[in-house]
Amino acid sequence: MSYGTEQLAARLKAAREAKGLSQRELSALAGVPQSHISKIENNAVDLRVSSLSSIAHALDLELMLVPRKALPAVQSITRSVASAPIINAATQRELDRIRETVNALASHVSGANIDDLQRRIREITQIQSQIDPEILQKVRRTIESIESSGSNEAVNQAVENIRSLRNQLAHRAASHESPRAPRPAYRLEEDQDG
Amino acid sequence: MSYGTEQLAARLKAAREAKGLSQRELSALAGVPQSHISKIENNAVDLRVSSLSSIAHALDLELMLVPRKALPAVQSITRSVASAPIINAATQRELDRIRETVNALASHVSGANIDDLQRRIREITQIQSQIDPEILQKVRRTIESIESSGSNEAVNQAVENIRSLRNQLAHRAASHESPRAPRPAYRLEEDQDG
DNA sequence: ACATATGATATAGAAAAGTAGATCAAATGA
DNA sequence: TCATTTGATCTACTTTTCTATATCATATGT
Repeated sequence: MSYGTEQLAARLKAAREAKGLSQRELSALAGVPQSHISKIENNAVDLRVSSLSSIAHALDLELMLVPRKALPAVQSITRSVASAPIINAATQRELDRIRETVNALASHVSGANIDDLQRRIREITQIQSQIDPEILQKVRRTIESIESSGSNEAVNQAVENIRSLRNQLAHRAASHESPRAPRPAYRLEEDQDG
Repeated sequence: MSYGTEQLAARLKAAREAKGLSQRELSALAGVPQSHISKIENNAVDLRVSSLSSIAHALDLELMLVPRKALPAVQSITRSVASAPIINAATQRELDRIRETVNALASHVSGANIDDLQRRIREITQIQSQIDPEILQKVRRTIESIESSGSNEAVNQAVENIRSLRNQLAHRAASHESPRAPRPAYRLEEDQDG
C-alpha cells in the first residue's frame, strides 16, 4: 500500500470503482479528461502531482509522505478504515460466506467462468453500498447449488445474477442518490435451481 | 500534513534538512539534478510522480494515498514517529529545557536575533544525530546568561555558538560516517560569560 | 433491435517537466 | 585571505504530460 508508480494505478482504479464512478464521471469531478484517466489507470503515463492530487481528491483520498518507519501502522489504519464502510455486520458476514463458498468451489471445479464468478464476487465486495444481506444469502444459495448440479450452465447463471446485481447497485448509486432504499426491488432468485 | 502541492515542497525540504543532506547530495541519491531539487523545494514546478517518488524514497519517505477518514490517525502516527528518532532521554530533556529557556527569553525580549536564535534551536532539534547532553547543557547556560546581561551581543554570541554546533554536526554526518564518535571535540564554551 | 454508457485508443497541438551544464552570491572552514 | 560548499538561477535541448476531440467494440437497459 505504499506506491511505486505501478501500484498507484491499481489503487486509483480500485478507489474509483469502490465509489461506483465511471471514468467519465470521475473525469468531470477531477477536471481531468477521461482519456487521461484511462491512461493513468493503465499505468501508461507518469502523471504530475497536480493531476494525482485532483483525482485523489475527487476520490476522497489524500496524498501523503509517510516515514518508512510509520508504514506498517499507517497501512493498518488505512486498511481498517477502508473496510469500515461496509454497512453492517450481517452484510459483511454474508460476503465472507460467499467468498468461502466460491473459493471452495474453485478448488475442485475450474474453468474460465469460475474465474468470472470470482471476479464478480470481488466487484460486489468493492461496492460499499447497502446490500441487503438477504439478497446475498440468495446469491450464496445459487452458488452452492452449482456444486450439486455441477453444470457449466449453473455457473454462468450465477455469474449473470451477480453481474445484474452489480449493475443495479451501480445504477442506483449513480442516478437517484437514495442511499438507503429500504428494500430495492432486486430480482435475483428466479432460477435458483433446475 | 496532507498535501496540496504547496506543502509538499516544505515537507521535502524539511525531510532533507532533517537528514542533514545538501541538495547536491540528495541529487545524487535520488538521481535528480540539483537545479531541479531547488525548483521543487521552491514550489516552482508541478513535478511528476516518479520524481516525487525517487526523492521521497531517498529520504526514507513513502508516497501514500490515505482515505480522508483516516487522515487524523495517520497524521498522529506520522508525527510520533517523526519525533521518535531523538537518541536518548537525556538529550531529549535538554532540548526541551533549551526550548523553554528560549521561549521565556523571547517573551520579554524581542528582536531579529532572538528570532535567529529560535530558528537555530529548531534546526538543532531537527538534526537527529547523537548530541551529547552535556553540550546542550552548555548551550542552555549560554542562553540563560543572556537574561542577566541583556546585551544584544550576548544573543548574537549564542546564535553563533549554536550555528557552529549545527555545522559541526552536519559536517560529521557528511564526511566520515562515524555514527557514534564518543565525544567529538566540540569547542563551544570559550566565551560563556563576560 | 436500438440507444446509451463504458473503457481503450488515436491524433495533433500546447504546455511543462526533465536533463545537462554553467554561473553566482553567501556562508563556512581552514 | 583563500578554497569549498551551498542553494538559487539561467540557458538550451529533449521528452512527456496534458488537453481536446473523436472513434471504436463491448456491454447494458429499455
